[in-house]
Amino acid sequence: MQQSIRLTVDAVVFGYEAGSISVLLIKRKYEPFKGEWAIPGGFVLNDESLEEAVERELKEETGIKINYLEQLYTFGKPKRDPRNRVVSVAYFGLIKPSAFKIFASTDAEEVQWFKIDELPKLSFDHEEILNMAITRLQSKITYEPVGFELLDTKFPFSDLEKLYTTLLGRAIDRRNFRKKILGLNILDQLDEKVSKGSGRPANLFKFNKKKYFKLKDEGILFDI
Amino acid sequence: MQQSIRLTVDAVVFGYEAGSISVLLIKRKYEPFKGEWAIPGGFVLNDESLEEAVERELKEETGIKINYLEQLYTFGKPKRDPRNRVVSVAYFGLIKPSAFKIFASTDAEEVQWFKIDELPKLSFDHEEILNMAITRLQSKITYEPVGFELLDTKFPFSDLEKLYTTLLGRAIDRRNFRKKILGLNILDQLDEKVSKGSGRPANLFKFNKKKYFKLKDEGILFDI
DNA sequence: GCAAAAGTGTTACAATTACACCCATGT
DNA sequence: ACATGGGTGTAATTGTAACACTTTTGC
Repeated sequence: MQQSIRLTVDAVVFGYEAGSISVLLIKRKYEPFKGEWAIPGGFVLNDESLEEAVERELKEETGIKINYLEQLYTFGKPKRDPRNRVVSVAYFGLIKPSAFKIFASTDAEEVQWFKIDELPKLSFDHEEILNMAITRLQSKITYEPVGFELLDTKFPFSDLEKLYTTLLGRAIDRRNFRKKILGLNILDQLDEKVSKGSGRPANLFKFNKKKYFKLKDEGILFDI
Repeated sequence: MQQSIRLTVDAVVFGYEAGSISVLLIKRKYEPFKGEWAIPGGFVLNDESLEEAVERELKEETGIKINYLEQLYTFGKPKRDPRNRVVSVAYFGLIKPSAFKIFASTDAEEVQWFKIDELPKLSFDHEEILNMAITRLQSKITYEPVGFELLDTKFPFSDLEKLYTTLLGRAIDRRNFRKKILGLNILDQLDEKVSKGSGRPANLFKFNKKKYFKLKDEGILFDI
């Protein structure tokens, strides 16, 4: 019997705003699961790579262009799509929500950011995919400096600290955290301050990728 | 245009014997790359899961039944197979070579263990897959006790030590290593000794999965 | 009795944790 | 002057790394 498996890519895209981690979801315009929420994604075309497919689908369905993207896992249980055999290569992306205006089109009737503790019911096995992505994000930020992908280019140190507190789900010691991160010397301190209305204005910092890669080449690892 | 992508699974299977890490390869019986060496694998059937597909292909082509198996990565560049568009979900497996007699059949003309520093030229993008698997194995043994999957059920401590020395590619301090592993209390010391011809006979140990999972549940991590 | 591998403790050093007060600004 | 968040150092504890001799067996 001729193989008749169809291949899709799906992307779990995380954003961070106002102290919460959110995921970008679409409301499906077509069957199956018409009208229900799902992770954005779609079929891979014959002549495009998997990464090209994810980027294209994200652009089409939600309007965003992703900066940080990595493969998460491939889901292939025979019955995960009720109609046909569909295998999905799931990706994991990080963006700064403030940098994009999301809008629905093609297969999406609506696009929306959902806080990860206020998720709607999801189509297919997308809840499983999302849970795996959350776990991956939580462990990833401890050994690679991916947190910066979620923050503005210039950020006060407290934003980074809050991001880690939120993602790890526990308090962290401010002094020790600051000592550790600044001690790595992968942040540039800017001659710029920002005030949040009340309290002492905070210095702005910028993640320095060059310095980070140099450290990495020397075998010094990021580790929180 | 109708999607015409075919899906395969491939498995990088590692074994450890006589102080060397080896990989199981097959010599291809059919085109493309007929007569060349490749990672075992093949097309996923319509009604089987990806894991079932890998296990079936391994059994068919090499005769082995795998114990430890995890998904590695999905490779999907448009031209990775010169004839058709083929996307491959690669897996990563560990076995004790002594436990199986390998034999070629179906798509394989020959099966053979190759030491990872004496590899032949490989078909498709299998060299890339294999390199990723080696990297994964090296990092994996530092944070999960997968090394035991490569050793006999009962083993002298020095075997474990040699395995780590080999995999990490550097000397490790015998005393500190022993202290650390035994300190975790995930090994059972048996009332049995084994002699390697010369020198003092060694005590045999056994990995205790229950104890390990209990520790893991308590949040205590394996970490070398 | 000697060659060969197994087994074992202590000390120095590095990293991590715990912890509390002053500073700069807006109102 | 007070409320709010930003910024900072030190000491105790813990974990890691370095290091060499004794024991048990086979020949």
